[in-house]
Amino acid sequence: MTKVIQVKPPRVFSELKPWLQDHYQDLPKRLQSVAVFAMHNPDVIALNTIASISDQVGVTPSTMVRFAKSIGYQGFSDMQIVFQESMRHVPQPYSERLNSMQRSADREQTVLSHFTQAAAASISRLEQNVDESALLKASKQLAQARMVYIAGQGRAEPVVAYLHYTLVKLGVQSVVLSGMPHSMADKARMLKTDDVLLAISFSPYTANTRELVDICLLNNTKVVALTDSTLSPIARADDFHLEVLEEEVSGFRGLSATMCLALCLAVETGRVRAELDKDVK
Amino acid sequence: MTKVIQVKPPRVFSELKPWLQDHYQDLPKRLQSVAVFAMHNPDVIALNTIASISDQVGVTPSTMVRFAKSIGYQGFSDMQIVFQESMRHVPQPYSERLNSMQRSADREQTVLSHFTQAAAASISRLEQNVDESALLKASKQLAQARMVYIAGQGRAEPVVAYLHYTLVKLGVQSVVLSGMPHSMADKARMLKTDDVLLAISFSPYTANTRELVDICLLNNTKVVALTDSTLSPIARADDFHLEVLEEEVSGFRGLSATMCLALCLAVETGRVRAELDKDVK
DNA sequence: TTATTTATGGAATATTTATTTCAAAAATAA
DNA sequence: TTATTTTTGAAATAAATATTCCATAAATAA
Repeated sequence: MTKVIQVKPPRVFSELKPWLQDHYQDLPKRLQSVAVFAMHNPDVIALNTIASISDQVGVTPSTMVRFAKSIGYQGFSDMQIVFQESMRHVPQPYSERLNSMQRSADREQTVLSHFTQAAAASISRLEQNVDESALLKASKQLAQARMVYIAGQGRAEPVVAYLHYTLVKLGVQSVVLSGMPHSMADKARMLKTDDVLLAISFSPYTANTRELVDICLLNNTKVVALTDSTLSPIARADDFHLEVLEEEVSGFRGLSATMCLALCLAVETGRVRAELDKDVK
Repeated sequence: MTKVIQVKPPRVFSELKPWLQDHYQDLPKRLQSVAVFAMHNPDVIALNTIASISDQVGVTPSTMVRFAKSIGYQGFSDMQIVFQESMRHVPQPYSERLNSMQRSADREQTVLSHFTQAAAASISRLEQNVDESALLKASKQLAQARMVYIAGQGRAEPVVAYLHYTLVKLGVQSVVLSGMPHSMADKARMLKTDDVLLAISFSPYTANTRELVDICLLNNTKVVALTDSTLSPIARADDFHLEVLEEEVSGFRGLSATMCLALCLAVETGRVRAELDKDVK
């Protein structure tokens, strides 16, 4: 029979680490090898098959299973889950992070904290992922426009309103297209070659905004797009598009990171515009 | 037979992303779903089984295999390797983290980082300072309303739009007052005793919103206020008001924390409303 | 409309992967 | 030393997972 049967094995990687430190000495030789390898290469444990891992460690698959069981896991696969979960958060805080936070914080979480966590995560990701040069190029494009036409519906509407408000305050001429009762074709006709369309659209992408962008692209009108995915139909490789993805909480996506990016875009546009105006004098 | 057979599928994740951008439009509907999901949740593709993933996407396992093959991979497993490899090196827990810190320290701050930091700080403060019970009381108030009238101008307008959008989606009846061309007194007259005014206002406080709140208070109409200071003229001790203060960057105030609070308020209202509706049955 | 192609889901199948078993090798105790 | 326990590897088995195939549905073209 097996020696030690742990009743409650560590369910998170951060607890597994000290456990191994404590019990390392008592483990048989081969299991010690596995322990050392696992602490040094957690990603391998998370991503490879038992055969591949045991090969790298220099033991047999059975030993891997025994190792897991000696800690108290049901088997190798059960242990592997802990390693996998530990990876999920590290690169980017996706939804799984929220789940684990929920679990760890014993229900005492306030209603608000779910949303602030998601917002903070979204903003952090925005900071890491945004293409700074795309932001600058987009700002330049907007700053050079004779008039900025802003379009967006549904969840994008607040963003439209905010961009419009801020751009106007900064002395950048802009109008909101969404509210007007014209057909998309009519709207597109309003845009002259030295105008720019600023389109905001999130999944599920509304047909109107999409159509508007399509027409503008056909007419060679410049388009700056703000969307939640490069796969969005309004994102085109040859245009200026900015991407921002909001973390969701039980199905709801906020606008915290989006608003942050919008402000940044507007302010930068205002700055470039001010420079241009100065040169003219 | 399958349509496009890619001879050389992207072997690294960073190449796969633009590939999907280019071909997204041409993909069948289900394959598009998979593409969007994969770009939004690369960790899930990397770590889960085909059954679990297809379940999350809402397609069949066959579709996952087809998706991989349409890109040119031998099958799902072949594609999964690319996702897994993209995770492997990303999580360098300590050494890499220090490096990136160092990098950001000596390199000049990006334009965006000023704003993300301000946003993050605002959200963090919101989490710490918000009166949870006030949030719950306000939600209850809104949920019980026959109709929610939302008012706010200027910088508050995006918040109005967002609250309106979200409340409607959640089945809470609401209308936006700001856009209407009536006098404040006329607007106030619209509100019956079982209605609630949801007023959003930030410094400098617009006279209109202030006036509206005053009239409603005189008429004993319930008011829920969202503002940036307890000193705000629309905040009254006997009413339900929520406070959120945005950090400013060279004179500009964002809306990240405000939007977070707005979403929270709306969702909580929707939740309470759903409970009330259930009880009625 | 009808014919033809393309896309999709479900089930059967093949493959991979983990687990168990058992005999033999080490290690330990008497 | 021998007896006993523990550890280990190899092969057999069980479980899971991915892939293929086919009938049908949907979309498109004639």
